[in-house]
Amino acid sequence: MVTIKDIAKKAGVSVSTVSRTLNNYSDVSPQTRQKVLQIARELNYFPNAVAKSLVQKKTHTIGMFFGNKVNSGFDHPFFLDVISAVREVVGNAGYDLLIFTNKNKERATYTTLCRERSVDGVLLLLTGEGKKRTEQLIELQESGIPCIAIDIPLEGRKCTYVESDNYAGAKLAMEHLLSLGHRKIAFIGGDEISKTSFDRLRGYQDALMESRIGFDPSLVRLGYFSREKARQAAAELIAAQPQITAFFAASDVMACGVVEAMDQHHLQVPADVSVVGFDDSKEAEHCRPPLTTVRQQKYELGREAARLLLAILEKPDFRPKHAQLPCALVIRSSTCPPKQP
Amino acid sequence: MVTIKDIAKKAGVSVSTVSRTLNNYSDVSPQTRQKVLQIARELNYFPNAVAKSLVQKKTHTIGMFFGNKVNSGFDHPFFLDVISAVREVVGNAGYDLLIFTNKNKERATYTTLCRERSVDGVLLLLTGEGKKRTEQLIELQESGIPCIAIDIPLEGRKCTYVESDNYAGAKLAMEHLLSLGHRKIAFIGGDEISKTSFDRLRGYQDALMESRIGFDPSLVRLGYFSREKARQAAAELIAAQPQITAFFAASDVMACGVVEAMDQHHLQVPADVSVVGFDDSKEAEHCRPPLTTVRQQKYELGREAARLLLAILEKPDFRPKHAQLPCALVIRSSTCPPKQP
DNA sequence: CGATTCACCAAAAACGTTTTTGGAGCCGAT
DNA sequence: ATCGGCTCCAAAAACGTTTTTGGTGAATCG
Repeated sequence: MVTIKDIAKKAGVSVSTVSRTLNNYSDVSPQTRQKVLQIARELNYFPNAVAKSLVQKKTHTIGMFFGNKVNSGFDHPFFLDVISAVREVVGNAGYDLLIFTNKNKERATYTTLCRERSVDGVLLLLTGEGKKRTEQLIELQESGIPCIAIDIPLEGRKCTYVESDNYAGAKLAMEHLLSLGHRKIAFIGGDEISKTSFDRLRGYQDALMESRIGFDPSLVRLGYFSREKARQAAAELIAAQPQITAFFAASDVMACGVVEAMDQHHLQVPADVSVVGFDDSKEAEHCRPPLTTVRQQKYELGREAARLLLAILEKPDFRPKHAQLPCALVIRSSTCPPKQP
Repeated sequence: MVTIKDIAKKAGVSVSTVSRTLNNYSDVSPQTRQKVLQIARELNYFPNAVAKSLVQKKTHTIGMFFGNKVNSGFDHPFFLDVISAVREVVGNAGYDLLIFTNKNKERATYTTLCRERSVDGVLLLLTGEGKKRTEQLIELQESGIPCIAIDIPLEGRKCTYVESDNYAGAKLAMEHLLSLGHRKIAFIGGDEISKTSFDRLRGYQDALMESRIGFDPSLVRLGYFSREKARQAAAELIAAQPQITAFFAASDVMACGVVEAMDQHHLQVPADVSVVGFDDSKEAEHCRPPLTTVRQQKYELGREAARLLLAILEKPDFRPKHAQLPCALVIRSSTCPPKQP
């Protein structure tokens, strides 16, 4: 490995001079600059980023955490969009991406891992994890490490989150169903803990209240973002209350589960039962029938997250404010007016 | 940041002693070990990986390069499977993943980027890039940096590649079509340069020769792994030679293009024309009709790549040998016997 | 002409570790 | 008693940079 010392020796100058020329500082004459630059090129020199990081305390690296389900942790429905967006904006700003995967650290937390690796900032895209993580999230939030989460409400001095306007999105879906004439609309929710789930449920609820139909808790079940669990929940609901004419599921994979349940009950979608999903993921497009759903701007979510992070990093007194992106209704073939009885 | 020095001071020992206890060396008495360990915990100490890397010349980091098409470089059809697999095996072995995204380095090559960052090894998953890259690949191959490529034939002291057995896979597809009774089978190839494309073409060719039908170059067009280009090529072929009863496309996205072309020519798939793809990607499953295709073991490809890399890293005299994984035919609804004229 | 500034550079400290070197103290064997 | 070999530890070197400090000689200013 050719170092700054080798250049210094060959050029007959000190290492500090080499460093200053290589970093385009003043305080070095054109002649020596020339010579040093030429020798650096001859020796095919490139700086050692590790050494540089050690003294500068800046690694030009953005850390990322993803969920860690066994056998594949990259299964978040937004993974591809988010990482593509992040790569784009972070790359243009001169950063690389460090994906935390090392599993040989038992006692590690998000915070200690970030500190160990000295990442400049960190992005979180987690799937629904247990309660154990919440302590870790709080620790991270208070650590002072620049941090942006997606869909998880963190807020601190150097820390915030981005999400879709899930409440408004859910209302869009409900307004669509209501305007088609549906009155008995079931809801397959996510879980009990995530803000995402909570907001979508609120949207469902409020839309019903505002339309003067009223909210009926017996029409609500949780599907835990799982196709199978949603299928089961929908099967139970439709068996218990055959008057249901529409389902609104809080994710597309769950909506697919609902469609499956209807199939098994020999009900046609949308002729007998309408179904609306959420996310506009690939599943929505490829489902039979293609799903009417609420589109989230997944790529923009990632882009906004990355931009916020960079702002925190590069503007010393930037006060991060959480961002909410609008959703849009995408009408496909899984919804139509209810049959007249 | 709490350092080894702080611990040393508080414990009344030297930094070297702290280092030795923290790294479980011998040469330290049970009493001092106790004390140091306790103080380390009290101070909430964790080692600085950057400093460690500098002296040990080992970063416990695996670099990854992906294609860099504008606006999304993670569009390789195997991206998700490969990165999931890599994460799994590399993470269990105690490594993190560095994804090179920094675009502020004009003169950089794969090799210099790896050296700058001091990654321990590197994985390549590139989409078809121009010729300019080949020099860079050769440089990397000869650099001595541990390196595994996917689908690109690199071989060196610390460097090799993994791929599917594309030749055998293509033959599987052809044997299927031939056994159904097809005789006039067109081929939509990839490009002129990649080994992948070449091997699949050979498989197509040899299958025809062995069946004594013979190879007819006028039945071959390139689609450059693009749906649109493949659609166009197929349209031209079927217009020029309406006797064609089947298409074999060297990728699923291209096969989708072929199906589209048939649609536009008012030909039914598979009733009028059979279509076979390659890869078994999502597109194959979701195409109308679902595609008969040749499955690649995408996850295993990534796993094998990661395993090979780790072997190079951890066994000093491991001589890497390139790996070839078998393909399997997946029969869906895009193939059937040809109409009897 | 003396004092001040300026352009240029070398030397050394610093970053937080690991690794090497060497040495003090003790025990047992000669 | 002396030597050799332990066990335990401190001191210092090393990793490859950047940054701080300080200094020399020449030019400028009063």
